[in-house]
Amino acid sequence: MNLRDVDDALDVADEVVPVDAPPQAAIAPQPSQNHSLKHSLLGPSLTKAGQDAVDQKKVAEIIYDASKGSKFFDNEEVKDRTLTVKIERILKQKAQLEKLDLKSDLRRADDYITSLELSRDLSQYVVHIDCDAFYAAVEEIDRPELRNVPMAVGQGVLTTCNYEARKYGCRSAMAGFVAKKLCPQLVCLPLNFDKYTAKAKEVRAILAEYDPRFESSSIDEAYVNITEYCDTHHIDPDAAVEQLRKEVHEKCKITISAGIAPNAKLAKICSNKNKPNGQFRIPNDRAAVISFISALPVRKVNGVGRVFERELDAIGIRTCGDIYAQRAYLHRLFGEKAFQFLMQTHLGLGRTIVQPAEEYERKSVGTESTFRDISNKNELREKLRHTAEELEKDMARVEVKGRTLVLKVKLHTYEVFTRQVAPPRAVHLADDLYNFSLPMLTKLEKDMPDFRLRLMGLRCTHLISTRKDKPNFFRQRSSNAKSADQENGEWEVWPDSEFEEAARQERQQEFDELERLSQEQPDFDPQSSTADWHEPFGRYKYGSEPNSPVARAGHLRNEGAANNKSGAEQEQQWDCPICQLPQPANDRDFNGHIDLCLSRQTIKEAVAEARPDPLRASPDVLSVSAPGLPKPRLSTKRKASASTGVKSGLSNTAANGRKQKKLFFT
DNA sequence: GCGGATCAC
DNA sequence: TATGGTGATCCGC
Repeated sequence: MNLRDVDDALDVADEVVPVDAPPQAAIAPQPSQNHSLKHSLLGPSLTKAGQDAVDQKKVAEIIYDASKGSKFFDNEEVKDRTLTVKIERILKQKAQLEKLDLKSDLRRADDYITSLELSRDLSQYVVHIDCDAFYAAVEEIDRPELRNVPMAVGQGVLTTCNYEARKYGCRSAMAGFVAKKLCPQLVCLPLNFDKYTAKAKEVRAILAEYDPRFESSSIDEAYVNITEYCDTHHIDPDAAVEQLRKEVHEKCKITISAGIAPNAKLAKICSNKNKPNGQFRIPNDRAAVISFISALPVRKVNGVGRVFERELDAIGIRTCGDIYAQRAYLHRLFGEKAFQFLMQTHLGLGRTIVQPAEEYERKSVGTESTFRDISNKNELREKLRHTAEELEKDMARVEVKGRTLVLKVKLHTYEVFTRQVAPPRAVHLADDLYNFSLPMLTKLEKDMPDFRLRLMGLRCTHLISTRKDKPNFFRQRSSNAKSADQENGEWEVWPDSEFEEAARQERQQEFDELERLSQEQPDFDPQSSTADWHEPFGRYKYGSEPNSPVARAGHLRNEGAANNKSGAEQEQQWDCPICQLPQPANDRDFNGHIDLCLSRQTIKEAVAEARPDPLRASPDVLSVSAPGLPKPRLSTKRKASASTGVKSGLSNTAANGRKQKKLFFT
């Protein structure tokens, strides 16, 4: 189901919402019926995983009525209005662009497509595993009588619900009282993280049989590369995954859904295809990939949320196939990152690397909490104090200090503000956290006319390790983590710091020295002066690509790190993916070289030869092997795992001992 | 570098 | 009666 379908479903002879009204106008009462707002209120899980059995129109009306009049609702209306205005601006901008000569934009897009196509890797079998209604399923093991009644886990806000409850339109992230309106007999259970964690551990033990380097992306999701398993066991991917799912079902008593595809992005989409308790495969075949992706609504792709969906819809992009026709506009309308992301999405490309979550690096740690509205100054200080103490605990747990401190507040109106400060020294103790954030709070207090808060949070970024002892891989992990995600080994979203730190032991002294320096010079940046920041053990880093392959960022819409600037880059060289020759290791020069490389005659011929005939209905018939072109060199690690693409991920290739700028799609 | 916004789970 | 918490990253300034 795409946005259009939803709008059709919601079509009830509405008044038209004026698009040119300023956001502030939303404070005034709105027409009772508003397509996009209702769509928004339906929640994010609607279009990701289909809820086709439910009467969406009715559900939308109930949610709308239940929410109407609340401050939450008012704020949603403001956001909806703001987005409508923004989309108007995009449309105007596009109309302007249509008058211009976009030949160079078009060529740029086509050249990029060609370079992407040249690097396509179809050698891997990547599986995405997704446990069906995980928390609810675990609860049902202990209480089978709940299996056939609508049930949800989580009280204030539903964390998940079983399929029985979904028939009524209930879903995760929905407010409890709204869910009860949809389904009065809904049973709500409290969260029991220990139970889910234990079950997740059972499941991951099975995944490890198929791929010891599988990657958990959350407590109930994982990526497994079964290429090698299929090879050594002489089994095809479908059968291997059938077997894996059967094994999980029998041993763990829960069902899982799986997607099998040549890369992680497609696998993730596939796992939703036959949910629950099913699997779906896209063969490792370009034509199959293209035919699958072409008809796929963009909303199904990780990284396209409700906002981007509406923006794309406005310029005529609803499916991934629609992207191609708009390729000349994307860069100017949405920026470089979104352009690359959309081009890669259109071609069905994604990362083929699967690696343990431990190998990703934490960049911030924070805590926040919601409470009844508070405006009293002393009470607010108490809240800040409490928040600081909570953060100290968290920072002790992951053994870091922060060089930047961020205060977040949410007003009673649901408006969010953040303020940050760089204390003269790295901080982690509650006293420091409190003292350095208090001025930010008091200033906000002073500046805001009606400073009533419903939420307060503190976060530290620019982290510095405080670990002093020798790393020990077998050390007992701390068990007092606040959430299951942080508590458990291979399933956790974020690596335990000792794992990261183990890999950094050789930098410890350097760390200490840098920290000392940072305390003397607040602006000093350890990362920009550390010669070889990554991989003392030759491990790979592919930029920051944490839990989810497609960057979990609104505007990122891309995978991997954009700002993976290491000081090491300056002395390093990167290999050009086209000509294979080493190039200066900085983004500008490197990209410049790639442009040059791409514009060479051989490439031009390839482009001309491979470029789809614009008059043809299906533009996606690029020949993979362009004659006369060198094949991109692929890493042989884990069977040509590699990566290509044009994202600037930096990895340390142990073989040649120098940094290689890898191109990858992740 | 900062603050707002978006996205995922 | 009343709509979460944690973390990442992008964009515009």
